Amino acid sequence: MTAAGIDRVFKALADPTRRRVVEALAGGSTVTASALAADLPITRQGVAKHLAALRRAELVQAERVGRETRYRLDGAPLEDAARWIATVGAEWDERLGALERLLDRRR
Amino acid sequence: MTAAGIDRVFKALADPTRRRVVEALAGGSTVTASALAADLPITRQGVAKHLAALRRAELVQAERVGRETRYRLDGAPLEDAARWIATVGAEWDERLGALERLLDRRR
DNA sequence: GCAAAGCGCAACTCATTAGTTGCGGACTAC
DNA sequence: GTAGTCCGCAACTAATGAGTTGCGCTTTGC
Repeated sequence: MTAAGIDRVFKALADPTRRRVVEALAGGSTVTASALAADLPITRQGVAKHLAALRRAELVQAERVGRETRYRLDGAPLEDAARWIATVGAEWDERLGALERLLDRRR
Repeated sequence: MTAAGIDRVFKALADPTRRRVVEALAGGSTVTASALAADLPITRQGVAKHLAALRRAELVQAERVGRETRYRLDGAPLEDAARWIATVGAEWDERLGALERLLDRRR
């Protein structure tokens, strides 16, 4: 993944609201911006902005169905973030070295 | 780790300059703010601010030696970030599920 | 056909943050 | 002891980002 891509992923995960959105989508279900807004202390448009940031990081995919837009998690970029952490952490500690080897095996 | 702690870690990693600093420290060596600034396109005070953010996230430790301050990486919080990614990603894909089991084994 | 639901776009405010300059204090070397 | 080196603190600017309101478009249901 490009450096700019990793940057977008980490920036996307830096916001607690966006992490909550990612957690809500982790089960594989699809959800609309309005439904998310019902569970969050911000407006639908606020949620829409966060979803746009997650889309830029390619962490969510959007699908228009009738009058609603369903968002789905794409966890693939998470692996890139995990690999960055593993690479950096491997030199610091052997625990994260095991993590790195695991990710390398799957590459 | 606390939710606020994870937030600080992800926020710390969200900046490309800070990631470069973390990478520079990954080998285990200690480094001063001035030395880092020599390799970065920003001033020493700019670097100092980034190091302060990394300290807040407990990703670096500072030690004053004479007139210089040596910074050292503490990779432990990286594992918390990796665990968040693994937990979320595990429900999305089995690859990241393996990552989660690895981290759980080490807990 | 019409009301309501759901969305997207645009403009705006407010807070945060990356980066700068300027300065003064502490340590080192000669 | 003086010059040079390193650092920390403070004030400032500029840019980014989170969140809001307002509005108009499309789709659904009756």
